[in-house]
Amino acid sequence: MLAVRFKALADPNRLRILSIVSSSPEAETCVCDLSEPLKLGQPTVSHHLKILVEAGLLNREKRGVWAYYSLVPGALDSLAATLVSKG
Amino acid sequence: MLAVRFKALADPNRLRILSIVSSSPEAETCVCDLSEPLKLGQPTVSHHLKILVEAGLLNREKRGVWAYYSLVPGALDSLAATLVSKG
DNA sequence: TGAATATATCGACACTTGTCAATCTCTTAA
DNA sequence: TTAAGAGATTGACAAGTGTCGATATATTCA
Repeated sequence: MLAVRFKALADPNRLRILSIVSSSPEAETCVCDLSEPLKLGQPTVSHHLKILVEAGLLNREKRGVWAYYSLVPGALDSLAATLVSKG
Repeated sequence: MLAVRFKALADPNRLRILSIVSSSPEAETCVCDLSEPLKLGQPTVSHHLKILVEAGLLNREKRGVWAYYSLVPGALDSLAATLVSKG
């Protein structure tokens, strides 16, 4: 549902996660890179990441012990397109 | 704040309000036009409209006894632009 | 195998949100 | 001035959300 994706964006910390992920080298980030700049505990960061993944905005790839998150290509653009078409 | 605007979009009924408003003749709607299609009580519709107005997405204009709501020109587009620039 | 480490999940808590019924406010008409 | 009607506000309540501490899972290394 469309509202689910907007709900995923409706939190300042999750918007910041998207910014950090997209601007990081290789455009991917692990949980450990997020906990400190967000000033949130590790379980909370995991929780936000899960919401973004389930909304189809982030990909999760596990390599070894680490989990790397990256933007789903085109996801934000298609969401933006639904906004423009409404106006 | 950016999250406030996405929060305004993070509800199915509010997305439907935007659709109805933008597609109605003159692109404006009064509360009485919304209550029935949304199957919501009048106070609930007023509540959702207030959230959309405070998010800067809808204009409210009172003419006589009725209140007419219309899209704020460019608001959805500029919000869409913030999404595209993140990717 | 066992220890160490990164991440996920669980349980709990305060806070927020969507909804409704009741009430209030404001405008028009008599 | 009073009555009627549109819409806003208030109060209440169930459901959802963000956060944390504790625990579980999974992977690497000795």
